[in-house]
Amino acid sequence: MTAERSVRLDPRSAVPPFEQVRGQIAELIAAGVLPAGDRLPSVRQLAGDLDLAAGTVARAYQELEAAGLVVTRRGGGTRVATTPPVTPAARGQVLAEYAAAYLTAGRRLAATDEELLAAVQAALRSG
Amino acid sequence: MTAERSVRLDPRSAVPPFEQVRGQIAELIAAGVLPAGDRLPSVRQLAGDLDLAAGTVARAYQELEAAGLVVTRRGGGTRVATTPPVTPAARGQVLAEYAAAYLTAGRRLAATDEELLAAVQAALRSG
DNA sequence: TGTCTTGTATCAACCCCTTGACACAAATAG
DNA sequence: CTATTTGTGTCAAGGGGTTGATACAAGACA
Repeated sequence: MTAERSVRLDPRSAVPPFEQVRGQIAELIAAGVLPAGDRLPSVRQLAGDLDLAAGTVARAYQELEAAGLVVTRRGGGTRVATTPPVTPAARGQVLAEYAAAYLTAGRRLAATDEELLAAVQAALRSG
Repeated sequence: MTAERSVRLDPRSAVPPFEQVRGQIAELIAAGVLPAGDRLPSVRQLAGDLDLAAGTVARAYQELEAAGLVVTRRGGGTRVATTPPVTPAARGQVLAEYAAAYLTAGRRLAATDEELLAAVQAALRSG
């Protein structure tokens, strides 16, 4: 399951756990990394992996369903919605949002375009 | 004052306001955008600008002082510490962290190096 | 000196997040 | 059908963040 492998909590983050889970899965779906029909780990399973209470993961799943990204059935688990939800957020758009966020943060440091680009290239080489 | 112009709250963020303020100012300092000796806006001033309670901004300032990034004096205001704190985080390192964070997020979407770079270039052109 | 500014401290009140436990409903697997 | 799995609902408890008001302490300023 891609979700188990990909969801990682940042314990130092001020973002509440349920929101980290929700956000990461939402992006995995929007980007097409989690294909329609794919089953997410069970609430208890993911909660155990991330060391969270089941209710916390359940809340993340509920918000994902409310957003139309996911369909849940008791006993049947939670699966990625077949209808690529209204979300016009294709993978490229998600990536574009990430890039834009990077630019916003970098420009707050008064970085030039060249510096911003060079920093990414350097990170690509080292990571 | 650079701080007034640069600190922007994201009301949709799950990150608590005091932490957004603290983090943004910390990065402005670490990156050298706010030079040593520069005076930050007063607690009440910044609180007014950001539509926060004075105590919320005060907490951000307190944590900045605890981190050695800032020196406060009652009646005298809050200024960027002259001693570039232990922080080895030069501007380039902060930028590198941003770039690394971008790569981490992008790779979660299974983006290739080329895509990651292209997305930044596209964002530079459009923004 | 006296006044203004600024940071700090405290308070009660409110809301949100998390936990851990338990029970329940519905689908699946045998 | 039965047992298991899975999502949901509830609950009390505790911790954190925010507000708004008030009061105080200490430097700046005239």
